[in-house]
Amino acid sequence: MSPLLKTVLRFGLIILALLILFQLTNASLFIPSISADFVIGIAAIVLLALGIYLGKGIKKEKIVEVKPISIIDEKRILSLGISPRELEVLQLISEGLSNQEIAERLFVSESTIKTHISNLFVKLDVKRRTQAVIRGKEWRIIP
Amino acid sequence: MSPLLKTVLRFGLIILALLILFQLTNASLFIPSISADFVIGIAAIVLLALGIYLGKGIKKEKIVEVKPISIIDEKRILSLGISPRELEVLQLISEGLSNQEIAERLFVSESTIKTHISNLFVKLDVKRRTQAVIRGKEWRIIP
DNA sequence: TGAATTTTGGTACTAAAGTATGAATCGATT
DNA sequence: AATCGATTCATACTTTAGTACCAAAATTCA
Repeated sequence: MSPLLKTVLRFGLIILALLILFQLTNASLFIPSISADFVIGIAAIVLLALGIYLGKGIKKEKIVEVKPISIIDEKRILSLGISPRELEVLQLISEGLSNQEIAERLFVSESTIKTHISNLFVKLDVKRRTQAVIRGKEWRIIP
Repeated sequence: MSPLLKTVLRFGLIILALLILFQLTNASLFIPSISADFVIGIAAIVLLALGIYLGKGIKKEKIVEVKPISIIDEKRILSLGISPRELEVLQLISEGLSNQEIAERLFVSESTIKTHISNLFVKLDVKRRTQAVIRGKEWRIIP
C-alpha cells in the first residue's frame, strides 16, 4: 500500500470514529438503561487507543527509512553465478589481505586465488580489487 | 530522565487526564450554558492528541539509537600529519581508481601519486591500498 | 627573507596483481 | 558411466603497485 493511501485511510478512520462516537453519545443520553458515563468512558478508551495507533504509525515509516538494512543478497549471488569459494575470497579481499595471505588462510596455492579473483572480476564487471570491494558492498554480496 | 520514570509519568498523565475529563463531563451536563456535545468534542480531541503523543514517545527512543554518525575527524588527520593532497589521493584510492587514473584526475604524474601513496602507507601504518581504505574509514579520515 | 613543509617528479628496482591458457581432480547430477 | 560445475594448480606473461632515494619547485609561515 502506498504511503498516501495509508494516510488517507487513517484520517478517514479518525473521522468515522469521531462521527460514530458522537452519534452514540447523543443517542445514549436519552436512554436511561445505559449510563452516560459508561458510553463516555468507552469513547475515551477508543479514542486513546486510536491515538496511540496513529502515533506509532507516524513514526514507524521514519524508522524504516532510517534503518540501514545490510543483509547479504543471496539471490544476487546466485544470479551472478558467484561460487561459495569465490565469495570467500572476495570477503578476504575486502579485509585487506594480499593474494598470498588469502592463499595461506584457505590452505591453497596463490595460483588458485588468482584464478578465483580473475573469475570474480568478470562476474562483478570490475578491473581492480578495490573496485571489487566497492561492488561487493553495493550489491550486498559482502557486509 | 530514566525510561522507567518516563513510563510512570506518562501513565500518570493518562489517568489524570481521564479523571479530569470525566468530572468535567459530569459537571457540564447540568450546566445548560455549555453544550454537552462541545465538552465531549474537546475531550475527544484531547484524548486523541494524548494518544498520538504517547505513540510517538514509544518509538522516539529507538530512532535515536539507530542514527549513525559519520563525520570526518579533522583532528586525527592533523595528528597523523596527513597533507591535503595525500588525503585527496586516499579518497580516490577508496573510489577504486588506479595510480594512473588518479594521476590523470589530479593532472600530475604517476610518480607523484606513488610518492603520496608511499607516504600515506607509512602514516596509516598499512602495506596495501585495500588496507589503507579500511584504515581511512576506521579512523574517519574518509567517508 | 629564510626556513620548513608540501608538492612535484625522476630513476631504478622489487613485489604484487592480474591475464591467458590448459589441465587434473572431485562431487553431484542425469 | 558420462557430464557438468566447482575447485584446484601450473606456466608464462604483462601490467600495476609499491619502495628507495634523490632533488627541484612551490607554498606556507615565522
